Amino acid sequence: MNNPRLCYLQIAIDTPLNAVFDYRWECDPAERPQIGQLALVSFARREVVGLIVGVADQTDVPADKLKDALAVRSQLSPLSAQWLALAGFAADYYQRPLGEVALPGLPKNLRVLTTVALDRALKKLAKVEPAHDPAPVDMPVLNASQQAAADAIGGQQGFKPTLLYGVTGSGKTEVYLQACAQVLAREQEAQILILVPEINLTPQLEGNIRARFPGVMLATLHSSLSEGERMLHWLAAHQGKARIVLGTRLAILSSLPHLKLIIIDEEHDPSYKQQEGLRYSARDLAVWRAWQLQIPIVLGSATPSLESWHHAQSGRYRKLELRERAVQNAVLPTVKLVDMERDKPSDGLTSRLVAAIKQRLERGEQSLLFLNRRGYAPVICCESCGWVSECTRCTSFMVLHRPEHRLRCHHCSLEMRIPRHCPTCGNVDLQPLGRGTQRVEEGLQAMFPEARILRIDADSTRKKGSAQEAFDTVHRGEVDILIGTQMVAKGHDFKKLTLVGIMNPDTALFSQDYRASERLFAQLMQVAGRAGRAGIPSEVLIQTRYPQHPLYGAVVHHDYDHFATALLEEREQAALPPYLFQALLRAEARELATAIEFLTMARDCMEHPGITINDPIPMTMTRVYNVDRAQLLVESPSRPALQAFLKEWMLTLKEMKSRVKWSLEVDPLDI
DNA sequence: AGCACGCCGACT
DNA sequence: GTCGGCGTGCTC
Repeated sequence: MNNPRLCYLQIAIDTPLNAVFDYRWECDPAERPQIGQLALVSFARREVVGLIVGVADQTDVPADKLKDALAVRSQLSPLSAQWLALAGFAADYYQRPLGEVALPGLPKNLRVLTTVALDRALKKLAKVEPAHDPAPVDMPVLNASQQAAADAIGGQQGFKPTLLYGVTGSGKTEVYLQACAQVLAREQEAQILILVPEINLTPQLEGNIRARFPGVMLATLHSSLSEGERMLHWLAAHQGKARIVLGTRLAILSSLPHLKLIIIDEEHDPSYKQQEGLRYSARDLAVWRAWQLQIPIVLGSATPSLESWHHAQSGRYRKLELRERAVQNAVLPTVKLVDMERDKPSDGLTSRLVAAIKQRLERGEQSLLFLNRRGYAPVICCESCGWVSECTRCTSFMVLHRPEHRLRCHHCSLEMRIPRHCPTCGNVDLQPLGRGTQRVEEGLQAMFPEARILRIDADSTRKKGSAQEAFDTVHRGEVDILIGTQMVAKGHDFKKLTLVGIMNPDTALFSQDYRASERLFAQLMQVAGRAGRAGIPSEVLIQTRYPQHPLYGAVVHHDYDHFATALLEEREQAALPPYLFQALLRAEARELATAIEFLTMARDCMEHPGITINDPIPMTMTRVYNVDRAQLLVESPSRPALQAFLKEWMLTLKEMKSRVKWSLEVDPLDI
């Protein structure tokens, strides 16, 4: 029986099952659903939205199992074959089913049962008549190297990644904007994707783009949008109305039918790597996307990732360099090391740093103290019996938060009152050990009672909008001394800031993680770059016990070139990434032995020529929230060999139906 | 992953 | 006698 009205939709669904599911659909043959459209189906006793990846006249699925699809979202134009190929590549590369990659990347409102949100957004967008006048306004005159870089990028055709290497403040943003202007002017419908690490840290960029391109529609895509905005912006990109899309890593999976240029700012930033669920690297996917479309891509950084640096050295990427700061008269801050062995700190501050802060106070300039540890003290201990405030659920310490009078685990958020006396011996003298931002704040306030001190960390900015408010206070000049964690290191130009003190960076020097020094360098350069933005001479003081360490030497001389090249040589000799490709199999269980047992079995369950599988080991932080975790590192000098192995390995492991919870991460950053 | 079906302990 | 623990089995 041949019913011409009947067809079978092959639908990818957000489920860990590695399969596509067929559904019956009856319609006029001329109006068959298209690949790339969304459809509502009943799946395992619930209704979900899936993605049509094929339309066929027949199916192998027995008739008694087949169901009818419930609806096709025909108002929405299909996702392009190129977008599907991107999702397909990501699914393959990260060893996940297509549905788990493609669907969570879409706005939630596209994946709900009703279409009211979609219809509303479509209606709203239909009214928007974008001016589509790509002419930029108020573009500043670039210096020679900026102009050369902008022209090289803007005038480029075809795929050849550009590493835009330029110190903080060298004006990379202006290069991006000029290159954008050229592409927008040249190509009628061109869309440009700009990725930034965290959008709330670069609010100026959005304003900048809007001001420079008043006739061009800009859409932002990041996690703090409301669902309504997310839908609207995603659709604007999908329909080609938004010519510039500015977003965080999640924007790499947005639909951009006329994509002509990709820009990745601060390409080395670890936040381009998603750390849960599908653990993709937005930077790597962006490079693939540019290759797929044969379009230019710019990777910008003052401290490029060693992966990108390696590609630049080997000639796979073109390296463009910006050597001087772009602002008139602005010079790089002077970086000095303060030897903590000679200048013994009190309250964590060496006398040299205290003197420098004092000087800034007298001149009415701002100081920034950088300490990557929030709370008052990372642990409290009993001096008589040696008890320390360990978390009962994690392999970690309970951090003292003095303002709240509580101990808190930063991993499982377990909280308790500060014990009045030692839980094991009853001693009342419990001492805070080490110091976090709260303690530094307290010490400084005692030292400089007149100074206006502001602490910015995850604790002080819990409330929505309070981070922005805090930064505004600094910008208005209402703060003399700013104390902060990671949060203050990125993005912000503090015009009156002329001193950066880095309190205790040494721990990263001797970390087991071979990426720690690369990260430390980037972080130091980045936080150092907060100073001297407005042309006032500034200095950076790094407190250290190891002033001879080559990493600090390189920071002092602002010399990433030699540092990176030396690190790369070390990596090559030690056979580490980027000369080696890795994947990590993780397992978790109530008992560590169960996890290790599973991993041992996984290690031994398959032949693996050309692939090194290490022994299972407990993770550094073994227990989190009462679950023990272990991991197995898999390595190969050949990416295709690793990929081929992983594919087969995943099939084998899934067939075992172990009760142990496990997951695979390709190209892990933290090992 | 969800979600249901299914067979054994402490409670209104 | 039920409510509910999570073992295992399936999803076109």
